[in-house]
Amino acid sequence: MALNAAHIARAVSDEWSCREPAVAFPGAEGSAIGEHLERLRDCSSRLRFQRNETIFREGDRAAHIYRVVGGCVRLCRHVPDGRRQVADFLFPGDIAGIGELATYPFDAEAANATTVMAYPRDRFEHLAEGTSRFRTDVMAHLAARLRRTHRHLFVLCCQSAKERLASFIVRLSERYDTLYGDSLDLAMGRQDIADHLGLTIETICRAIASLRADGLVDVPNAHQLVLKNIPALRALAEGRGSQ
Amino acid sequence: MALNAAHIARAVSDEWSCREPAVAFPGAEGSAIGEHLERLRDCSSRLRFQRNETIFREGDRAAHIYRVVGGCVRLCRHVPDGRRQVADFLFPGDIAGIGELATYPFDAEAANATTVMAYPRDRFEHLAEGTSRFRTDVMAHLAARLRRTHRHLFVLCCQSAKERLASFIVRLSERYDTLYGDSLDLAMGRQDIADHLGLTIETICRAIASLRADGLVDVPNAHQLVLKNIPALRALAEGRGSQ
DNA sequence: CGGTCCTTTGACAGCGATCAATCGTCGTGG
DNA sequence: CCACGACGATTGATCGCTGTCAAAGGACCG
Repeated sequence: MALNAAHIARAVSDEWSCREPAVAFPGAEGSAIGEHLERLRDCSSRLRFQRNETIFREGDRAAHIYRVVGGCVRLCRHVPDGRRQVADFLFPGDIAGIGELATYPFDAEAANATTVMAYPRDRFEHLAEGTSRFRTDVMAHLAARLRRTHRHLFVLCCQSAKERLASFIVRLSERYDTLYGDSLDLAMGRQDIADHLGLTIETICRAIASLRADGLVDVPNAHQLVLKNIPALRALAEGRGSQ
Repeated sequence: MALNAAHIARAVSDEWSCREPAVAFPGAEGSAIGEHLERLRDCSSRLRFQRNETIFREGDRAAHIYRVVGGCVRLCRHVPDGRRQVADFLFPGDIAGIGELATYPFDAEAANATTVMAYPRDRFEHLAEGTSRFRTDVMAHLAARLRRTHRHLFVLCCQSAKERLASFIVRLSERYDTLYGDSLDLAMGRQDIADHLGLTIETICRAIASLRADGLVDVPNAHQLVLKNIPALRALAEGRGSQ
C-alpha cells in the first residue's frame, strides 16, 4: 500500500526538477553499495541515538560510513552566532560518509530517535578498490548527491516560503517510507524544516497554515500531513504556481 | 604579483568555510585530471563563444568534458516563468562534465567572451578505468564540487544580501586568476551575480554601494572591484559581522 | 496535575522586491 | 569626430514578504 502510493508519486512526470532518482543516497535500493556494506556486517556496529544527540561532527576524521536503519538524521552546520543550516535529512536506507574527503563536512544529529549502522570506512574503500562496478556505484552515488544538492540550491535561490515548503513536502513524499496513503510523516521538528529551507519557524508555521487554507493539505497533528492535492503541491514546488 | 596576493588570501585562516580547496573544479592545478586531459589533446577541439551563447544545455547527453581556457562560463537553470538560477561560475582551468550522470544538469553559457576545450567523454572515462590514481582524482573532484556546493548552500540558506555579496567577493578573490593586487575582475554581469546569490540586480547594486560606503571596496567601474579591507570582507562572509 | 518544550498565532518592523527613472558606457552610423 | 541608440548599471520610492518579538495554545512527561 505504501509502495503503491510511492510509485504513483514517482510516476508523475516532471519537467525538470526530478531528473534525478527519487532516493537521495542510494542505499539498499537500486545500487550495489548496500550489498557491499552487507559484506562488512561482521565489523559493523549498531548505534542508537536520542533526538538531538550527535552522531558525528563536522571536521571529525571521516572514519566510518553510516547507514540509517530507523528514524531521521539531519546533516547540519552550526555557525558561531547561532545560525544553523540543515543541509539534508537522512532516512532509513540512506548512507552518509561515502566519498568524503578526510573529514566530515557536517554535523550529523538525530532528528528523532534513530538507529544507525556504522561501518569502518577503510574496509569499505578497500573493497571499492577491487570491484569496478562498485566504483561506478560510488561515483553514481556522489553524482546523485550533487544533483540533489543542486536541486535544493534552486529551492533556496529562487523560491518563496510557500514554494519552498511545497518542494520539501513533495520531496519527502517521493520517499516511500515516509508516505502512507496520503499521509506524510514529518519526522523532524519545525525548526529543523526552517533551518533546511532558510526560513524561520514562524514562517514555516504560516506557510503550513496557508497550504491548509488553500485546501492542499490537512494537519491532523504536528508530525503528520495529509496531502489533499498532490498535483497542486507539485505545481507549486516546480514554480508554475497554477498556470 | 597576482600570485602573491592570491597566496596571501588563501593563507588567511578560516573557521569553517574554507575547509575545501580554493580551486573549485580542480583542473591543471593540483590534480592529475588536467594532465590526463592533456593526453586527449589530439581528439579535442577548441571552441569560442560570445557572451550569452550556449555551450551546452541541461538535459543534453553529457558527451563532452569542457575545460575553460579563457573567459567565464555560468552554469544555470532556466525556469519556465523566467526565473533563473546561476549555480556556479567557471574560470580558466575549471572543468565541467566530469562525473556527470547521463545528461548535463545545467545549461552552460558564456558569461563573457569565452574559449573552451572540449574532450570526448567516453575517451576520458576509458582512461579513468585504467589508472587507479586517476579514479581517485575524479572522486576527489566530485567530493570537492559537493563541498563547494554546500558552502554556497549555506550562503543562500543563512546570509543577508550584504553577507552574500561579501561571500561572493571573497570566493572570487581566492582564485588567483581574478585578483590582481587588490583589484578584482568581475567577468560576469550584475544580473548573473544576482541570480547566483538569489537576489535581484537592484539589491546587488545597493549591496555594492553599501560596501563602498563602509569603505570595504572601491568601484572604479562596473567590472572591477578594489578590495580595501579584505579581513572585514571575510568577516562579513563568515557571518561574524564585526564581533 | 504541573512543568517544559514545541507549535501556533498575532502585531509590527525591516529587508529585499518591484516599479520607474536616470545615468553611464559602448558600439554604430552619420 | 560626434551624435545617437541600445543596453546595463545605478538610484529612488514604495510595497509586500518574511523576520522579530511576544503571547497563547497544545502535547508530552514526570
